[in-house]
Amino acid sequence: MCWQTSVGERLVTYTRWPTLVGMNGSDSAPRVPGSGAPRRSDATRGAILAAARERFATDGYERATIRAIAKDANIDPSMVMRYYRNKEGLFAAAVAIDLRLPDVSGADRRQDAGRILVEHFLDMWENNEVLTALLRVGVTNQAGAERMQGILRDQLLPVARQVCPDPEQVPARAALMASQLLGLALTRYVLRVPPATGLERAEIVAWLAPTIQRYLTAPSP
Amino acid sequence: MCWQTSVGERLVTYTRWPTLVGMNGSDSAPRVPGSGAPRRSDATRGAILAAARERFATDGYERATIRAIAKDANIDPSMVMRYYRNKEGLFAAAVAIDLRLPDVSGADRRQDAGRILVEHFLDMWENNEVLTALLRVGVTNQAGAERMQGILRDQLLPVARQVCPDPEQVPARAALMASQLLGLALTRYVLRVPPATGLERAEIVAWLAPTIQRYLTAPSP
DNA sequence: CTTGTTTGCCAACACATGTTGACATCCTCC
DNA sequence: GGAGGATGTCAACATGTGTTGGCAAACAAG
Repeated sequence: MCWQTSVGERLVTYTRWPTLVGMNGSDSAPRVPGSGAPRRSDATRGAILAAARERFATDGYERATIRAIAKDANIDPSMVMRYYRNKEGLFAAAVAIDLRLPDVSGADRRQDAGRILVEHFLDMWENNEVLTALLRVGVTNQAGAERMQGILRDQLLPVARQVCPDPEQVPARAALMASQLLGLALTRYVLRVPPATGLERAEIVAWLAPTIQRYLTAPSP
Repeated sequence: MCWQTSVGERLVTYTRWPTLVGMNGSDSAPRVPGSGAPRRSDATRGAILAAARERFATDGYERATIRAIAKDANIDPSMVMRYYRNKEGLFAAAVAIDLRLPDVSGADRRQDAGRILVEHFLDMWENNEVLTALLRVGVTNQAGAERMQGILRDQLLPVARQVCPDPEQVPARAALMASQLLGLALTRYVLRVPPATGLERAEIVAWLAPTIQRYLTAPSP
C-alpha cells in the first residue's frame, strides 16, 4: 500500500509505514525465519516496546503517555506513531501474552493440578511485567479488558477442561480459578497490600493450591 | 481562614471556600446534628458526589473528567472545585466506604464466618458502586491504592482477628481472604469476564464460603 | 557518485484537561 | 429595603495529550 503526498512542486510517492506490515508483537527476541528480514530499526522498536511495557505496567493506560515512553526509549515520540500507528497499536504490540500453561491432563498430574498451576502463576507474575501491565490496563480500558477475557478464554479454559470432570461446568470452574489467581495478583503485585506482599512463596502455594484443586476437581457443592 | 484579593481599586475580603470547612465525606444523607447546619447547596453537592461515584466506577480516575461529572450533575465544572477544592478532594469525598462487616465473633457464627462474609460481600458489591469505583481507581492511582489498603487494614483485619486462632497469623489470613474476595469482584464486576458474570449468587457462596472459612480458621498447612 | 528508501528529529496542530477569576443572581438577616 | 454572603454561570488560562507533516542525515542499490 502506498501513499502520495505533494511536497511543494514535486509529487513524492513512498511507502508511508512500510514496516507496519511486518509488525508482530514479538520482542527483540529472534524472530521466526520467514517473518521478514531483520530491519535496521529493530533496536529502536525493541526499546519502544520495553519502555511501553514498563510504563503500562506501572502507570496504566491513560497515564502511560507516548511522550514518556519515547523518552524512556531515547527516541522521538513520532517514532512510536510511525512504528505502531497509534497508542492502541502500541499497546496491542506491547502486551502479547502467552501464559505457557503446563499440561495437567496426565492422570498423575491431574491430582496435583492446583499446586502446579499456582507455582506456574507465581513464576509468571514475578518474571513478566506484561501481566501486571495487562491487569492494570484491563481494569480501566475496554480494549485491555477484552484482551484479558480472550486470554482467560483461550488459555485458562482449556486447562480447566483437562481436569474438570463435567464439561458443562468448565467455564464456571475456570472462572473460579481465575478469580483466586487474579485476586492474588491484584493484592500482591498491583495494589501491593502489605500483608499480601509479605507472604512467602511457599505459603501462598500451600494455601492456594488446595483452593484451585477444589475449584477444578471437587464435585460441585 | 480568609483570603484577600485586590480587585481593581477595591480590596475585597471574603471567605474563599467557606463551605470547605464543614466538608465531610457524607452523602446527601442526613448529617449528624452538630456537624453544621444544612446548606442550600446540599442538593448540588449530592448530585456532584453521585455523578462522581458513577464516573469513577465506570471510567477510573483519569478518564472520569471533572467536566463530565459536572455535566452529569447539571452544574458548572467550577462548582466542583469550589466545593471539593480539586479532583483529589472530590475523589476522597466520593469514595467513603464502610463495609459494615458483620460480627462473627460468636462461637456459633464463627464456624459460619465464610458463608456470612461471602454473602455480605456480594450484597455490598451489588448495591454499592463505590466499591467498584475504589477498585478501579486503586489499580491506577496511588491515593486510591492507599485508601484500599487502609480499608483492608481497618475493616477486614479486625474480622480476621475475631475468628483466627493465632493472632500472629491474622495479617496473612486476612490477605488470603482479601485476595479471593477482591479477585471475585475483579473478574465479576470490573473485568466482567463472561463465565464470572454468569455465576449464580448461590453458586458463588457455595464455592467461596469454604475457601474463606479455610483461610480464616483452618490450621496453617 | 546518484537515486531512492529508511530512520530519526523538530515543530506544530487540534483538542481536552484541571483550575482560576470575574461577574450576576439568589437567599438570609437586619 | 439594603447589606452581605452563598450559589451559580461564563470565559479564560496554562498545560499536557495524541497525532501529523516536513526535512535532514544515514543507508542501500544501480
